[in-house]
Amino acid sequence: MGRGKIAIRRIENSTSRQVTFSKRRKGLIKKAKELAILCDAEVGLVIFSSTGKLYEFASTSMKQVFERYNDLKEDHQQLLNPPSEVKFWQREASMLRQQLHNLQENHRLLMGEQLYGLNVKELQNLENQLEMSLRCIRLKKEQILTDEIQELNRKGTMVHQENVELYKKINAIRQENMELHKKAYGSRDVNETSGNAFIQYSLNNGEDSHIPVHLQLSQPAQRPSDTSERTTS
Amino acid sequence: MGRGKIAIRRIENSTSRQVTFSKRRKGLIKKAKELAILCDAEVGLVIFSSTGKLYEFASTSMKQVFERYNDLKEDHQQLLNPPSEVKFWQREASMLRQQLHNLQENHRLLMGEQLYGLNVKELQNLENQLEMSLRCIRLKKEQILTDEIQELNRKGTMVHQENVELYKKINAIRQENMELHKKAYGSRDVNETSGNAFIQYSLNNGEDSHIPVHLQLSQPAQRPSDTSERTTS
DNA sequence: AACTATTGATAAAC
DNA sequence: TGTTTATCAATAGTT
Repeated sequence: MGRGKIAIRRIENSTSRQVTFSKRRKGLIKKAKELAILCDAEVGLVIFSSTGKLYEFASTSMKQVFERYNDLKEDHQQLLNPPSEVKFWQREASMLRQQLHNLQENHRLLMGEQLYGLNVKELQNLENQLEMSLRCIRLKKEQILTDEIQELNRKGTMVHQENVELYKKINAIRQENMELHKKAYGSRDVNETSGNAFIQYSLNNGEDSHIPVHLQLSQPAQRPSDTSERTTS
Repeated sequence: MGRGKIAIRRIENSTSRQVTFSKRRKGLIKKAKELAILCDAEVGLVIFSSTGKLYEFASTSMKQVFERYNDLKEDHQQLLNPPSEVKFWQREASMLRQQLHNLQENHRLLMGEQLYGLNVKELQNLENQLEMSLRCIRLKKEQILTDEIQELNRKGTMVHQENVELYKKINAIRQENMELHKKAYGSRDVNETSGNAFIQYSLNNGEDSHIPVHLQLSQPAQRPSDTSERTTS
């Protein structure tokens, strides 16, 4: 239910993931409230963001919900039994530590460190993986740069077209001006000098239409609007 | 969002309330699941119907959600009264989880995934890192291969020298044999045929001493000992 | 954060 | 409860 449907899997883009989290969290809490009110239910909802921040809703109170939950699930009493709880968390920590360790190991390999235990085949696999990563990264980078270039081209073209239009208008007005001048004074030299000069300037600019755009592309820091504004003003 | 909109207040008709509860409960749990998956969040949802029936969803486990909740809200200590040891391990686990999360994020980048939020500068840094890693890995691989080649060369040379020695011995014995033959029978043809053939074979092998070694290097799977054993036996 | 095109959820009816 | 359909709500992508 949005501009397009999305697959239900972890959103890779972290910005968009956070935005979606905000929106959907709000929606979820709203619906939890509505269910509690409409259907006279007791609802408890706890949400931890991936950064560890806590959001919650409870139609009564979280404490009540937890207690009621624990009352119903009597097997959870053992959980409240301190010794086993300590064990549980120790196991949890141990498991996490192991995962962390494995990932660190892998990470080092990807960073090209600690390669001593590897055989040629393993090194080859690692090399292939890194080459694939590099391809992805370069593709992404190129795409960003290409997009930027296209955007600059578009802007440059737009600004240039605007310029062309402006020159046309100026010429038209000049022409009109000259006609008026002729009628008013009937002289020739005014016609020949300022009129010719103006048409040439306009044509010159028309022929060079692509040059400023390409110059801007090789220097992305310089905004095309800057130059065009200077030219037109 | 249905045939008509409804006010958010307790549905008086108990049948319709029951129906709505079923539908909305299903929807709420679905959305809770989606939030957890899409946004990498930990979600716990407890629903008691007005008749007291329990429905629940937890992205990890309700136990974990409760513990994490209580960990964050320390004023709830009285509720479960966890000994300090439990709290210690909970904090430990929480810290490890966070570290793991960060490392996973980094790992994805190194694998060329999840590049959407990055700008060109960040992509460039990543690219440089991966290139450096590749250099290290290729260096290591080359070193291993070089070592292997040297080792093979060494073995090849050794085996070949052994061969040369053996041929010398064989020739010596042959010579002795021939002398004995001469003394015993005084014939020529035996001397000329088998004696000449033998010396030639030996010389041939001596001149090509470097060739088999190099062949072995380009085919590391084939052990030099195999060929030499076949030759000598 | 605001906007809107689109999808998704669901109220009503069966 | 399941299915269908008309309608409203949520939200994905965009600005």
